[in-house]
Amino acid sequence: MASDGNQEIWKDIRKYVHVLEENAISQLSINCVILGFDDRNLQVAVNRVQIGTHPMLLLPGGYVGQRENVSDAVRRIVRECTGMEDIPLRQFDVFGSASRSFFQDLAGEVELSTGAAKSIMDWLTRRFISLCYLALVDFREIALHPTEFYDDARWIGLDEAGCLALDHPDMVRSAREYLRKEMPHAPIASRLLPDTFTLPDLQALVEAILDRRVDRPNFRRKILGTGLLRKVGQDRSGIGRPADLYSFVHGRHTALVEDFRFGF
Amino acid sequence: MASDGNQEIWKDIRKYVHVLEENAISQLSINCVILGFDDRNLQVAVNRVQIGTHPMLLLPGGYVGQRENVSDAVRRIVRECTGMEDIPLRQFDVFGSASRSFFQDLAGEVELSTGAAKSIMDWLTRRFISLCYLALVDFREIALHPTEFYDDARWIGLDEAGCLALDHPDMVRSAREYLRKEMPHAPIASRLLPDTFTLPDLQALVEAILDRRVDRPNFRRKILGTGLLRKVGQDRSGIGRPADLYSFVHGRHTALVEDFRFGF
DNA sequence: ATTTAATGAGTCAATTTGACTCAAAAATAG
DNA sequence: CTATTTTTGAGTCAAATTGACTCATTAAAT
Repeated sequence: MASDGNQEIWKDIRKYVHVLEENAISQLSINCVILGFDDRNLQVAVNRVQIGTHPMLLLPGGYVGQRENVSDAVRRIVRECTGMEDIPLRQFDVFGSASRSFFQDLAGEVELSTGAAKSIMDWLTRRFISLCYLALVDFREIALHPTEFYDDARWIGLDEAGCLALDHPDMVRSAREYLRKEMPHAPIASRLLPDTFTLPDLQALVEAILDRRVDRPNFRRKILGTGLLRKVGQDRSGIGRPADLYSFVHGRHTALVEDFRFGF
Repeated sequence: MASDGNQEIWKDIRKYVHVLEENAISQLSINCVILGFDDRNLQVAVNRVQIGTHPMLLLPGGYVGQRENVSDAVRRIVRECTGMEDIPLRQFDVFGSASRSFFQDLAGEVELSTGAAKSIMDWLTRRFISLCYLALVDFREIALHPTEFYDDARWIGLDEAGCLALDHPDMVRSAREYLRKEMPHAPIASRLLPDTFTLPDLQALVEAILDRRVDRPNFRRKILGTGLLRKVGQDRSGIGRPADLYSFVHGRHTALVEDFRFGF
């Protein structure tokens, strides 16, 4: 793809790299694990990019402007990908191996002769340290946008994240671990679920995060016992007995956090 | 202090900055919250440095070499300060405000005329992003070493960390929060306590981390019920009835992690 | 009408928790 | 030496929580 004449693309990339050289903090990148919950499975937002002959799947990412707060940079990156403002973000890891670079894993893919100027190669071969952030979004409210130079943006199942390029599968693993640890301390489910949801939905989410099955009657008793949920209707869409619809009672998170159990 | 002729110091600093310019990743720094436990209180290791007229207390920190893994850089920094190898480290936060620089909080302290060359001012005024790491050490095994250009290295109580310079008090706060959340998931007490310790010691540590009191008989029952501790003697040093000495039974951490309670 | 899938509700013994009291061991004061 | 104080180990008991269940209800499919 890149080998035959999309000079235009390389020209754009060169310009983009030039802007980055001028305005961005060198050797520092951001990557975001944007999680959603659909079809009772955790999903992660990825970008498809074709730099060599094979397409690659990558986590959304970007760079930090010299006059930009890191947190604002992350917000900007998430906004570009999801269109959403004000999504809570958590930094959960740093990837800083000395050998980390785009080119390390691209060797053989990029053909220098076609249009990759020196400035681009400099950028691609440079050692980068990546700050990893986690964002939880309501799947149904998000329409993923491909950002500049990405062919495509899509959701993939969290279990399929092993197919990502570079060390991004490790980032997803780390994010998953972080999410599990964060469960008792922060509102998580309320960010991943739509405004109204069924208890089986909530249970499936908790099971996905904990990566183990939970007894249904006991889960119901425990969750309803917290007083975090308010019944708001019925869901008559599925097969079988209709499930009750619930909403989170706003502002009761903090109390639960102290109780050292699920945090929603 | 800095105003009158310690040209030597400034010369050393200039050389140091030059080396950093050549070898270190630009605009990226490391800070370490090194925690110990003594006198039944959490302590944090700090460096005293005098750049202007007033002395400042700072968390141990440093920079990342171009060919150095970030994790190795942190290990190096902790080693320089504590003399200990192989201390487990956890990255827990990133401080990345666009206005972060040494000079921001030094304004008025540094007198340019005396010896602070342009290269040094460039370094001091540069916007830095800091990666924060947490290290837990056995207080009794550590003798703090002042690193290059630091007058002094010492322990201060965790509650006194508000007196640190720059945004380092915020780093300590964040570290404390991280520690609390990490309790159920990682061996913490076994890293902070000496090889043998009493149950009241362990309880005081847990209370310091949780920042609340715990019922003594119930704490004993719960901890001993886990089978994590092995009685190894008696402590006859204090007043009152002698306390039994315990050691952690090695290799039983992982099981406890699943039980979602204290992790030692 | 019957079966099946999916969900809400309830039971009950075992375990854990929270709030206690009591006993033991050593330093200290009289 | 004896009594008191301090500190720690051990035990009690009711209440709450948990884990493993069964049963009942509702709606779609046959």
